[in-house]
Amino acid sequence: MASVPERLIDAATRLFAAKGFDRVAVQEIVDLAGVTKGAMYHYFGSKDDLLHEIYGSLLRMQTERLDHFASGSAPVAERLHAAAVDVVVTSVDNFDQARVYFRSADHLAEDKRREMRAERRRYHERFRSLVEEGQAAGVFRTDVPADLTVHYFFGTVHHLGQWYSADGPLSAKQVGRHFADLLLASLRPVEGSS
Amino acid sequence: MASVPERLIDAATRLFAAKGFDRVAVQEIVDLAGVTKGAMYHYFGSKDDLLHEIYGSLLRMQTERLDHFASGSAPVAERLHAAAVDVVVTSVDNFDQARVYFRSADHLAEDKRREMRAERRRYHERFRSLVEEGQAAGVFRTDVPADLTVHYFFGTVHHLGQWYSADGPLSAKQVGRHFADLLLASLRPVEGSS
Amino acid sequence: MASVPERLIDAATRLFAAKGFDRVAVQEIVDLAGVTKGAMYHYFGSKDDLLHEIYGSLLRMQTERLDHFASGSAPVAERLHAAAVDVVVTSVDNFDQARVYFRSADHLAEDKRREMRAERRRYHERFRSLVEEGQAAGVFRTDVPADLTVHYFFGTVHHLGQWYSADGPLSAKQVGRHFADLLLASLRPVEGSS
Amino acid sequence: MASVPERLIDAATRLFAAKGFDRVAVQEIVDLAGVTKGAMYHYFGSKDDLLHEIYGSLLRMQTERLDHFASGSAPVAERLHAAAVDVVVTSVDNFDQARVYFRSADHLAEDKRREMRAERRRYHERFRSLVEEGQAAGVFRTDVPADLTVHYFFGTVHHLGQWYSADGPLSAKQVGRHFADLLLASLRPVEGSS
DNA sequence: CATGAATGAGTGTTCATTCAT
DNA sequence: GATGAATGAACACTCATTCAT
Repeated sequence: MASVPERLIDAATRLFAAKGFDRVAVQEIVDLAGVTKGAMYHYFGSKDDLLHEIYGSLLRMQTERLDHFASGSAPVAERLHAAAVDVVVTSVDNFDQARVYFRSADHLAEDKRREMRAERRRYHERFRSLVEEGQAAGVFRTDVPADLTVHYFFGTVHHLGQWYSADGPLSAKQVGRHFADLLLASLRPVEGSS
Repeated sequence: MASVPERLIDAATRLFAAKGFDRVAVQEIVDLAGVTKGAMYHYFGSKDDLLHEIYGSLLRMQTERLDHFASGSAPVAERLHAAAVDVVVTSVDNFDQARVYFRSADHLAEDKRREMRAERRRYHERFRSLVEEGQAAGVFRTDVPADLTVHYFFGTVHHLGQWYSADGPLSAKQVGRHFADLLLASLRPVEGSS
Repeated sequence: MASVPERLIDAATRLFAAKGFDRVAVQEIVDLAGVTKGAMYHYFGSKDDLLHEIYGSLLRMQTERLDHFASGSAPVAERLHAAAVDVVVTSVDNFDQARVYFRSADHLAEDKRREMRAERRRYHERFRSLVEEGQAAGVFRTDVPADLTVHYFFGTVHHLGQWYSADGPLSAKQVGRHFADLLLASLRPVEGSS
Repeated sequence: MASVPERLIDAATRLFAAKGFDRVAVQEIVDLAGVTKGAMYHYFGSKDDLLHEIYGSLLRMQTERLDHFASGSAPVAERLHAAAVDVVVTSVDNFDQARVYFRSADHLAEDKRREMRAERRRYHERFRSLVEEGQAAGVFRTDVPADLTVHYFFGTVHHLGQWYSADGPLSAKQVGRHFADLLLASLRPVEGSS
């Protein structure tokens, strides 16, 4: 059986994903984890801490993977495509974590929110630099700010939790590929512009 | 001075947008609106009702506008482009309403949630039929399901509330145009495929 | 159609009987009566007033009838029997009123409660004097205080509302006769005592 | 000092008896018990639960005692007499509990009300079977349905709370004996009937 | 390490009553 | 006579957190 902190994180992830942070009582979490409240407060300083932990671990993982994909030697379009597919796939593979991440970001206390925002900005900037690299290389259009393109794509990823279902017709990888295809297609230089 | 129900809706919209439904006390709403709790419950059956009202009015407005844009006589690509710009612009023009809409949809009680979901599905389907029309006309690619394209774009729109600021460098219309450009570009038929 | 005050009394009687005074909102009463709150407060000073009215009218009616039965010229046992039957029958005929009377007596405000208690005491004493008359005449036992006999019998009557149903096998008159029979039987002088 | 749940039950019993369930605020109960609301809700799921507990414990006790008295080997008239005295005495000994029982039965939530009604029916039926036993043995009259006799007597017992006072001239046992005497006298076979 | 009793501030909601119209 | 918007105090209940054991 998993350790107490792990069981707590798992329980919290499931519940936060299903009902949203504010709708989950600490009592529910410890009940689902099969421990007592005292135990929870032994390992975690607060309910916020649980959210922070869940929130951070996915973000860290995706940042690492983005770094990996971005730093390859393939052409930039291929690297961006691979990174785009990957963020969709890992978001689906960790669906509950991702849903928590997508819907409960604002519920963190001020200090932790700042920390998370910084982390997210790093992720955003890493992604953006890939787009800018492509623009500099002349393979991506330049008439749309790279920044906006990143927001454009990440809205899509964030929205996954509101409609994607593993029972649906498409696998995570298929969805990821389609989205990456759409992204890359939208970045093709516009004909007739310099 | 606006009527009591209007003041309540305004206050609730501002607060729900800023802090999320669950973080706003009814007392805060009535204080901001300058009325008493009793007055609020005279006009609205519950806190949920306020959310439902806010939620519904933007959705109805956007549905009407989408119908208007979709039913024009211009080429389908132009109609889709105009509709895409419009949904961004109206989301920004009613930024607080949109933020409420984007982040608090799941907080409605079961019956109202069903109602809203049906309304949202209608909107989604109307948008999708535009994409399908373009696919049938041969001007949009067919290798990505129309459904997925709609999710793709609406994620983007939903995400606006998380980063857009009126104080930033781009106007709502500029952002809308860029996003519509990206959408249309991503839908161009793929070279070398039938 | 009945007058507004009558409709209000009827509605209040039905609702108080069914749910108890404290569980009925003034709004429910006026809705059932088909009038507005303002109208109610025009005719009645308070919700308490409605209860007082309902409460009092049955008590006055039963007091009058008791006076009538008690003051006849028949033997005292017959008069007591008739009075006992009558209080059962009128309680059943005005079942809702009686239930209000039985269960909501304590909910009156202090001044009206005193008034009602005085009225009830008069009723009680009138009944008791019948018993005492029989005791003096040697037809009723004297080893049980008349007072206690009256409490004994009125508990029975008050309790009607908790089990009697018009759909049951016995008519009000049948129940009344059985109860009066039991009362009279219990009052027969004990053999071997003076 | 008594345990927290005990103190809460005691306080609730006193207050419910004095003012009726709906007129007692949870805050009053916890104040009287010297604990906080949180503590109350730690031990009892709701205000209803308190009522249920109070209500049930007297009923259980009286049911047990009735079983004891009914199952003796004395003549049925003596057993019924003893049971009748006992229910009066225990109702007076637990006067507050009994008053709660008598006046607030209808305030329970649906599920608990059903449960209590079943328990009360068992009690009623146990008592009735004593009457029927006497009828079968030829010592009690048969012209009045046993069922009705039970309602007759229990109305009397329920009514105790509305007039009995320990400061009055009669002890509980004296009242019980008088009432039992009246009951037994009323059950004597009618002269001249078979 | 872990318990679970206890806290206390806060929640959404109800409702008898008033009063300007 | 009658309306219904508005009041404001009260209500039952929740919950993250603490702490003696």
